[in-house]
Amino acid sequence: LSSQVLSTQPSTALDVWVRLLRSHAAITRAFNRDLIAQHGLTVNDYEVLLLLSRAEDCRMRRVDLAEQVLLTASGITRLLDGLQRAGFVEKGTCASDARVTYAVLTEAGHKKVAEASESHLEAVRTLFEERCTSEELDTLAELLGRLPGAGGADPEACTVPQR
Amino acid sequence: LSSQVLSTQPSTALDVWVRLLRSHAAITRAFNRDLIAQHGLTVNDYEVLLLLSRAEDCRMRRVDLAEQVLLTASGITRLLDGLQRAGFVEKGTCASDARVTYAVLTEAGHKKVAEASESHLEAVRTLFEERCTSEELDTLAELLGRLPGAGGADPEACTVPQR
DNA sequence: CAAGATTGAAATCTCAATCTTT
DNA sequence: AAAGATTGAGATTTCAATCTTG
Repeated sequence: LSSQVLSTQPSTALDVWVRLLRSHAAITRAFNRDLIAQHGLTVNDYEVLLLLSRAEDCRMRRVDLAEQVLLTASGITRLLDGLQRAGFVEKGTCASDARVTYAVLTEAGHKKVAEASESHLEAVRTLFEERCTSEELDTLAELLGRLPGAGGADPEACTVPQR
Repeated sequence: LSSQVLSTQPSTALDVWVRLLRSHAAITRAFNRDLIAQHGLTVNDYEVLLLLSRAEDCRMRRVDLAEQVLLTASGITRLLDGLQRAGFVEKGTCASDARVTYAVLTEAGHKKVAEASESHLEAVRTLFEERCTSEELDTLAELLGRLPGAGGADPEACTVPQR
């Protein structure tokens, strides 16, 4: 019925893409379950709190936060709504440009990232280091870094600064 | 304020995880936008149609489909609801076990995967092959394959069979 | 008009509960 | 009781439209 166009040889690219989809789904689901159960945070919540905790003065513009977490402008607004209601984040204004709103980590927010990091960072390390050697992880990081979405990724600074 | 627990050295594992998150978000968003604009399908819709087109008699149990795409039981029900309304999939019954329902690809469904594959498989190949050599893609596939969610992944058979 | 931020509406997915069949 | 499938309720996210400020 339909043409020969589809009879391409097994494509490694497609295989990579399917595996990326599957591993992301599986890992995200597991981490989400644990983070929500133990700390009431989603993976994205945690990621945002972690970024804030590493930022200058624990504050970031909402636009920049959105770009880092790969959420839309409205996505970040809604995520921050939740973190504000929980008391982990506050709004801050910008003196030089009244359009921009900052997201500022509160004291409670700091405590929360610290708590959550204690179990979560360990879980992340375990999951990956159980399956790959240190060299393999370097390779994986390098290759993933070439894919879209890598812009602005900060290879250093993957720790939570203490106050 | 909070302890030293968090002052761990920059972790490659965390870096890999963040990059996996970001690349997945960026690529999924791009592919979703294109697939929806051009064919009215989400990435998951397409993935399900592709699996069905490769399956024996173009039919699969809903449970198995869910496992392959990493959706919950209810997730697959709802996704298939949409594909059924669009006429790409039909329900099939099982003679030997009245509990199971099959998802069966229709003629229209077959045409749809073929159409969508024409542009989408090319897009997938381009995206990955522009950034990685063939050997690097093999490495990437192998390493991603060790992560959770790889169970049941079929390394071969990544082509669309023609009728 | 651009950029930053927000809101309403809609889509997708999960969890918990339920129903049917084994 | 366990497996397959579905439903209602809720969470997360996106798109389009809107508002404010530069």
